[in-house]
Amino acid sequence: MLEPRYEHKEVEDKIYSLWEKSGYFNPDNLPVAKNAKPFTIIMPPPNANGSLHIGHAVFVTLQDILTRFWRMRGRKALWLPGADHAGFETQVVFDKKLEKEGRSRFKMTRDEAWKEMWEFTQKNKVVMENQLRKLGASADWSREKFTLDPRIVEEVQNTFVKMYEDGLIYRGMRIVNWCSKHKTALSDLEVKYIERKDPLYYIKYGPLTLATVRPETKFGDTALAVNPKDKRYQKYIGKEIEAIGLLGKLKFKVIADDAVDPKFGTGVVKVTPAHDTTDFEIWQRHKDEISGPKTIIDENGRLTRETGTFTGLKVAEAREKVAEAMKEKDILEKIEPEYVHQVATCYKCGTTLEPLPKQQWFVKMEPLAKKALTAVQSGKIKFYPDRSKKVYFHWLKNIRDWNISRQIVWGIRIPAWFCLSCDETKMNPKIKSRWFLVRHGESEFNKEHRHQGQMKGNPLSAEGIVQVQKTAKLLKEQNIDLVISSDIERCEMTAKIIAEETGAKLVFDERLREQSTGVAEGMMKDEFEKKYGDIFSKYEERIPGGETWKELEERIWKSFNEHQKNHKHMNVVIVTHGSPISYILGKIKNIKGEDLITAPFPKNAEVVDLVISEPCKKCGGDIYEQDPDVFDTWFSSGQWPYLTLGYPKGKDFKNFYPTDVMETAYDILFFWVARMIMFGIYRTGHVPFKSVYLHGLVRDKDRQKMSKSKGNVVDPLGVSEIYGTDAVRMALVAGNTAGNDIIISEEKIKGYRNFATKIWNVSRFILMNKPSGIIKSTPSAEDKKNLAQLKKIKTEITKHLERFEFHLASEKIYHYFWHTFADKIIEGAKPRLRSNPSNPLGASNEEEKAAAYQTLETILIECLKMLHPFMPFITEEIWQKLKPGEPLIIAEW
RNA sequence: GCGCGCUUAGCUCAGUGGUAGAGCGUCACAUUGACAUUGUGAAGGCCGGAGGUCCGAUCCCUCCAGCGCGCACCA
Repeated sequence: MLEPRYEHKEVEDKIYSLWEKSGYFNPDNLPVAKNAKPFTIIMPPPNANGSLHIGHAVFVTLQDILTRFWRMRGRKALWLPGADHAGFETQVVFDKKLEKEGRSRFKMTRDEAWKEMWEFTQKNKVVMENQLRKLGASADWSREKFTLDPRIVEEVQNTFVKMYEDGLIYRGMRIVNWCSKHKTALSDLEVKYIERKDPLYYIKYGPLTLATVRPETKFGDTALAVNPKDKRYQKYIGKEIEAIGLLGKLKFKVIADDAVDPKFGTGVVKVTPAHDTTDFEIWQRHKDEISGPKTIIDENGRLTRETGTFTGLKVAEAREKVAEAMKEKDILEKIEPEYVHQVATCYKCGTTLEPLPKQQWFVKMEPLAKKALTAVQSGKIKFYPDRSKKVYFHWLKNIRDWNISRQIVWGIRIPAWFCLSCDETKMNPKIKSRWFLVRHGESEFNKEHRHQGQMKGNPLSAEGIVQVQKTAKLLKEQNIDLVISSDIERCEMTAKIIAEETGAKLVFDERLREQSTGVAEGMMKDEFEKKYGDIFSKYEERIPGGETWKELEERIWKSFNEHQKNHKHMNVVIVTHGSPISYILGKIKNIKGEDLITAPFPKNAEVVDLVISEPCKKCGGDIYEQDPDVFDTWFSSGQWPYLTLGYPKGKDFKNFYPTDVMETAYDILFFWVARMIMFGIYRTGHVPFKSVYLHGLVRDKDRQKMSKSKGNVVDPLGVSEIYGTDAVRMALVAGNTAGNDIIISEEKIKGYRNFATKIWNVSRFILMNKPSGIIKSTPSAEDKKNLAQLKKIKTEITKHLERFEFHLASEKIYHYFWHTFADKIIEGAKPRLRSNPSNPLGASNEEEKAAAYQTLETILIECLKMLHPFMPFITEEIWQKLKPGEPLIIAEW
């Protein structure tokens, strides 16, 4: 007998652990023939940076339906779960978390940030896995993967190296989409264009006038361009014109290029190769005529020293000030105040992106795209809905090279090293020894923003000691032989902690001291600046009582070279100060004079990790540094289907690849699906999956996208708690067609909760009427008709599921169960079950009752099977009462 | 600008070359029954507009409108 009510809260966990204990989520344990056909779905790995939202519940439902359906049909069903480290996304979440705590990633060392993010994602991962279980996911947890599992990382890097060797990956200086808040480049897909109204400025360049929305980039102009066919400007092409600039007279060559639209503005454009993609391309076409990128905006979105009085201004401020200055000089002809245009912004934070020239890694897309196109055109991969093919084709046909370098910490490190002296690239160099340049931890003076120089009485702060201890722990794993340190207190303390932790020998070298800064020592930084100005940016100028930069450079370089020669085969830590580290690196890179001063400066307790390897073929240098960048997350998740199956040698790869279905949301068609197809074909020679099913985005009943700020998010776990997981799953399937958005409301879920109650009560009623003992029975004509109808319904539902028509299948079984089975068949059987003595059929009452029962039970059993993929918990619970023993999960469909 | 969708009952959506369906909502009635988390029934739609193909169009084609989305270097 069943309880009077279905209590999902008591049932769901119990049933899930029954399944887990059965082992049937693992295809190896299924009671099927050895040669049974596999059915494989790789789960789109949720980002390990938060909890599951309703969109995840959609994929869980759909993929679980497929997995359960095909498992019941006798296939070796594998649904392989995983989690994604989600590089940039996670780092953004992490940044926000830090911000709330009053901290910043940009003040942390790389290793420190990495460690915290690792712990953060590991925690989230566990939460997520349990949420997936709550939603009923019948995934094989024994095969679960994380994108940062060592073997996955290794294989991702192998792909990179292979592609590099095959000429599919190159490193180059290109204009990238730079987010000055997150300080990283983004791929073209991560750019969100928004419409904005800005003033359009008409600027006079000598005899010509041109229109621009970005007057502040004027300082980076290297030419003017017109359309070659533009009659108005024929006489200027190839000539140099003189113009009045804000910083004096300028000379620009006028070139002709097709990229210029004669109908826009005045038909003349300024060419700013460093800060505009089109202009960069124009320059590349006219390299021998005009000069190249002149960077006037830095990574913080501020104007550089090239811009005179505008130095340090943010782009937006600079724009207004430059316009004002131009007005004063009478070179601003007019302003169109409300010019509407598209502005590139960061899809995560909305910051206006700066086009900046950067050395980055790119994937050459055309050859990959071509094959990915053919695979779908030839029908090797089918799309559901079919129309999404068109979108896919359109993208592939217009594809541009993919920037895969990210200037963030959280991700898979690019396995490329650069010869420090000539920048030559080497993949996975043979490591002879390692040199770690370590800056001292935070000192008391650092904390107080004082110049410290060589001043005494300036030990590490409490925070500084903690920083150094963390660094020392990391260095311990590196088999350090020797620590060489500056003898200034803050370094001495740092070196002692490191030497103790690593057990390495410790020596001091006074040549590794910080620059002696004379009168500056002990002074507050802003106070000093007021008094002495920017004396620190002069290479050969002497601060009273101190050393010049030049003198520091010579002393440091001599020391470093000597230690290099003497300890070549040792793993060495050099503990020194900010400027010395910056200078050592700068010197190796052949940076000269004043430019050395602006070379990157390490943070407190930061480690610069240098590798000593075979001498470079190009310049003979043997010091290498690994590219600090990490891969775009999609570079690793794009390889997910074969990586999760243990490519290249894994048994699973042989058995389960290519997979059957890739089920995911349509908004990551380009980000993910297209790239999986490209990578799959490239590395394995086969498509990664045979079908792509794309579901829509979940919206509320007013068609609004769900977002936290709107307050209309439906928490799948929350509503499951209230109405039961089965009800939520049904609500997510019904009316959910491929490629279209899904509308969900609490009322809809409630409706399916009612359905669950119906299922429960129907089962309860039937079990209540179970005859005691075995009674021979013959089905009546009515029974036969009903059973025949059942068979027909089942065939239809099977077909629907085979065709990915989840909504039709779910609605059909819902309808049949409630309005045919419950309302008609059971109602019709009631008189027979009551053993009416005046039964005209002539059968004995008991026999008649048994026949009626038998039919109802048969229909119930079949209905439970058909409902199971959609509503796994309640059906299994009833099944256990009806047929104790083998679980419903492997009942034959 | 190019491309892809959508437009069907009050709401949310299915659907088919033979002049329409579901859920929710509304209304009426019933019901101490396995189930009020129920049942029976009703009202409600020139299937966005205009043309075309066809014996016949909500469905196929063309154009138009509104909405949504994607792509795009227009300074």
